[in-house]
Amino acid sequence: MEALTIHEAAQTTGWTPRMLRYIERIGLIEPARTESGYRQYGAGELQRLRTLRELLAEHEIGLGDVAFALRLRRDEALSGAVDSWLEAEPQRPEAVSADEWLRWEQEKHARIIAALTTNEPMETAA
Amino acid sequence: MEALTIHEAAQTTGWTPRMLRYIERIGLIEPARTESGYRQYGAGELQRLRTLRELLAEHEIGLGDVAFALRLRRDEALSGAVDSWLEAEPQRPEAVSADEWLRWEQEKHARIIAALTTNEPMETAA
DNA sequence: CCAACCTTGACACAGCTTTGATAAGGTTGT
DNA sequence: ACAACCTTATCAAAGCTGTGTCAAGGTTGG
Repeated sequence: MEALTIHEAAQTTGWTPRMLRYIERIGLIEPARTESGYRQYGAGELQRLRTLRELLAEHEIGLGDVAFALRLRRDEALSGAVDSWLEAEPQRPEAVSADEWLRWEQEKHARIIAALTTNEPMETAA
Repeated sequence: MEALTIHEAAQTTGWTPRMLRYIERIGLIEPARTESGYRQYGAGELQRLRTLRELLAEHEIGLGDVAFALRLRRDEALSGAVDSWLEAEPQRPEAVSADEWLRWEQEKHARIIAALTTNEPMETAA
């Protein structure tokens, strides 16, 4: 059939056998195995190995980045947490007039000390 | 309307000033600046800095991972390319329940459509 | 039964990431 | 005016990534 060994798959895809094992280890492409444990690369895996090279080359990303994207896709708790962190708009202090600012500056140290001594975690995000 | 300097923000969030600059450099949290260039951390940014710490701690990810997720979110061409590569994944998540799998399949189609409508269609590589 | 594959594991090394420390210089409050 | 901040830039060290190579041993096919 059309299952290639690791060296053959490496030759036809441009990776090295070493890198095919690495790619498998980080969860990106996990080929089937024979009874005795030999990796078998099928047509689909060869295709994915080639497009993986293109993906990395065209977008300046690394294997670890793709692995993280895969992890995001598989772990909904993770992707939800990351997404909600990213979605929180970075609300900046709006530009303020000079004397308002001055008043704030005069009180800020007291405010910091208050925040530190009360040690109150403001968990409620707006 | 609150804004702390970098050292104050570091104290209240548990980061170091060095790390706040690094977090800014990788695009995660970019505080406003005063006229003379001082960073101003507002309440929203302080909150995000704290939740960022939680995010990293609870999910065993790094700042680089969050930065990549942000890049995915901002670069539709990139996220489309990564998503379609991941879509072609041959192995199925057997560890999830049937309706989780179904929901995933449904979301997958939505993601593909979103990627295709915001970008050029991907050609079939040969 | 032997050559030529395959397996895992380990050592190694360049380069990048993450983080700290320090320097040279500008800003600000008192 | 001076202390105590801030800025950027640079050097440095620890750790991770990506990759090669080698060793010890199992599998396969003529």
